[in-house]
Amino acid sequence: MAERDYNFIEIEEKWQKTWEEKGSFLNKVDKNKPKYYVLEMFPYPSGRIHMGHVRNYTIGDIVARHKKMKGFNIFHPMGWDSFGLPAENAAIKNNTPPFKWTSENIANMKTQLKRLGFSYDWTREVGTYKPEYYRWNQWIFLKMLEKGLAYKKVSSVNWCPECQTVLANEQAENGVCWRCDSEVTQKELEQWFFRITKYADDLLAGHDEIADTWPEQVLTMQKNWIGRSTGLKVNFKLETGEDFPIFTTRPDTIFGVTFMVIAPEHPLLEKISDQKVKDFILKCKSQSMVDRTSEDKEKEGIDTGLKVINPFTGDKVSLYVGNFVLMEYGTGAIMAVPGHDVRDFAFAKKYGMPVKIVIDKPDAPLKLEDMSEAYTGEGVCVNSGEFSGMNNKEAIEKIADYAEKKGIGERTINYRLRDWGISRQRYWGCPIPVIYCDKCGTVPVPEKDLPVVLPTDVDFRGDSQSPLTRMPEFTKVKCPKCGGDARRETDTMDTFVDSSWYYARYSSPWSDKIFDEEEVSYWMPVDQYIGGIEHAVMHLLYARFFSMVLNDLGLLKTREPFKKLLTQGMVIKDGSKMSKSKGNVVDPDEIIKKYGADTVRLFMLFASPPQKDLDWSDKGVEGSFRFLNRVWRFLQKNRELYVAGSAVKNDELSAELKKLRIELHRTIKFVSHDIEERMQYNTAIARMMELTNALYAISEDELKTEAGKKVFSEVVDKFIPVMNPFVPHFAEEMWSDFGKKSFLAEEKWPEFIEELTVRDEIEIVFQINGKIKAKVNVSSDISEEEMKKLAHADPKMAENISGKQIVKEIVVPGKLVNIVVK
RNA sequence: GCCGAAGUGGUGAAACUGGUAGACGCACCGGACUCAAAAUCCGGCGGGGGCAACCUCAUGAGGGUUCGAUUCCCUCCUUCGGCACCA
Repeated sequence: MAERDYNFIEIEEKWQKTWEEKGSFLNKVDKNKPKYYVLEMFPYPSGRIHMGHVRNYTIGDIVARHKKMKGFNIFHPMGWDSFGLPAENAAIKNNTPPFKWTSENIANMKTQLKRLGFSYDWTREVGTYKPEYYRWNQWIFLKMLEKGLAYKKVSSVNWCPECQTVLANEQAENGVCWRCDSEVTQKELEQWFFRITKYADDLLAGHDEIADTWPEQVLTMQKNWIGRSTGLKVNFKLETGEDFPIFTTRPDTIFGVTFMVIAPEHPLLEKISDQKVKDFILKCKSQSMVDRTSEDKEKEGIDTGLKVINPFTGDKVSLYVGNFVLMEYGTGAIMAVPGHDVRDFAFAKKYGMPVKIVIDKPDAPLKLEDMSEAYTGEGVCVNSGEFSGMNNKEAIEKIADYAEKKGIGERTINYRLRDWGISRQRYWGCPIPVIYCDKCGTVPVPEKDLPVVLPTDVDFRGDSQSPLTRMPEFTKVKCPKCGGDARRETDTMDTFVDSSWYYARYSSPWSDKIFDEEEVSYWMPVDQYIGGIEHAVMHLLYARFFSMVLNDLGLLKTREPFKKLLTQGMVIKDGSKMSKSKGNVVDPDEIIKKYGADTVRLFMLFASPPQKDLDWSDKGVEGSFRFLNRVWRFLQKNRELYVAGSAVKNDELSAELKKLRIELHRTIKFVSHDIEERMQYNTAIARMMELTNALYAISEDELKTEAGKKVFSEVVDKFIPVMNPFVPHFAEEMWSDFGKKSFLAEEKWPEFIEELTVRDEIEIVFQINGKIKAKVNVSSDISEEEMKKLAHADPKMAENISGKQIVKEIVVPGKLVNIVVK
């Protein structure tokens, strides 16, 4: 029989078609099997898939295919995060309606994904831009409204006075409008919020459940993002007698307050008539939040002329407006203790405010005139009335006790986390289902009227105004309560809402309820979630929040949506992220055309471990292609040697064949370990390459013996299934080429024999004081005593020991002997 | 600035729990095959020194802990991700 070439185009088309026809990847509820839900973050349909997607989905596919071979009932869906800004930008630029643009992109990208051979159940596909999906966004919104989890308040947005439009942060970079370069200002608007802060403690407590299965860095980032701190709310008073509460985590420094600072947005400031102060407030409001709070920007402030009274000391101090104080955090005002806070110190120096020491170092007392920076360490309270002499840690509690007893303050818990603003003054998103009536106020759209359908026939007129605002057929409605004329909300939802619950909708995208009870309770939660590290905080926190809300509504059985999380690194080329502007984008389709999907998949996994960034290299891809050809040629060349169902006996093997067999079983063991325990696919592939090198090293004569044929046949039976999750088309083709009737997609993961994973001989090293002096080959079952004996007998070692005193001898079994001498 | 990571040969990386630094691949060099080239197969490949056995230096920089540190601790440098309206 003639040897065949590795014709990947033909092979990949053939198997993709076969899998589809056989329905190999349809996911069905089967309560007799353990389920496994593999999910990759769904893409935004920008038009073409990029290498980052290929990497993400290849990792997911290897998990899905491997777990399936291990006997799990797999759930592996895919869909589209299909609302968002880019569709509107495209609409403005090309005058293409977002719906059309998005639908076409989805069709293209789906074809691209199919070409990569991913094992998705496409009958579960969701698209967040479809009314049958987003109606449930609206439904959840109504439930949240009922439970008081959705509410409206005034909040500011980036505003371009020239374009008369709201800008996203990325459209307002460096404080100028992306379209007209005008200075961006802030504008206050009434907006909808989700009360995620109510779930702050739940979100923190939930971390316990996923502590061992999520990357620690993600948990840390979320913890810091939520930023729970216990402190004291202290009721300062204005000179006029008005209450002026502030929040502090450092009540031990309260005797050191020399001034107060208030946020520019604080309502108290509305009464101020001083023009200079008014101008300053306007200036602050036009600064972006990043600018205001970043440490490298100068802290700025201005005296309001108001005075505040410290309830502990009775001192009267000045009240400043400061750009670095945020209305969203605490009470929107702070007490300034320049002696013991870095930022307050800098501010005090700039504006000539006094500094007071209230915590001192017992061993090296502070001197006011020598202080060049705030002292933020621990110490003993001084100048602090009855609390003087106390350790400051103790004083924190004592001062809080005192404040509570006297009614001038109370212990409170404060969060850095802010409520989630979901209103977007944009067209391409899910309409917020409320109606405004002059008589009845804000009226929720009744459930029976859902979905509020987003009109798709729209005119963008080349500007970034939401077309919804000029569509009376959308905005003019009757009030559901009184039947009078009313106006529909034209704001749409943040797209993070869409992606906060899609993982559960996959279970039953066809359902006319939010979820099909049986499907969702069987498949949820996600067992393995995979996506970029850039989502560590926002998306993953919002999704957890939604999952908890849905759990409280009785719609999901678990609180945590993602049992295990893998955060993958970016795909880099020539040292930076692939992007159009840098011109370093590699199109997956071109590479597939040249080398095939299996090579692309293999390279994506081989070039770097999943968590790390991956450097794209054209030469490296060729290496992966070369490896597949090498395996292909070896198997083709020796195809005639294959004997189906032959059983190998170890004692009939030559030393060379036995060694090869051990390498085979070691390969299965290590690849299994790398996939299951470590999710480190680059080393798994390296193992497979080593086995291939060992196959080439065996002599032809040896392979042609009866025993050789049996070992070769075992290699075929076990190695091809091992390759399957990585290069599924290649593996299926080989499998059928060796006369197998089954599909690898339905096959079991091969087993290894533990005794056959131990090499007969191992190399150990001898050290003197931790420096290697000799390496020797020994039998792998050597005892510690024998190792020690051999170390002493070694001439090189003896030379280094002689005339010296042995202090210690360390034996690490199977590794080394270290003799410490003096 | 704040929060979170990463830094190892010419290069992508490996070393899993503190125990042989550089597995596997790329590039490069040499050999075989060929009229020749490509492909393929075989071999070499961190730096410095030595004819050689071998010696010595080396995991961003500097210190520390340890018999032994890429791995743990401290300080610093550089790069990357996130910072609430990109997704």
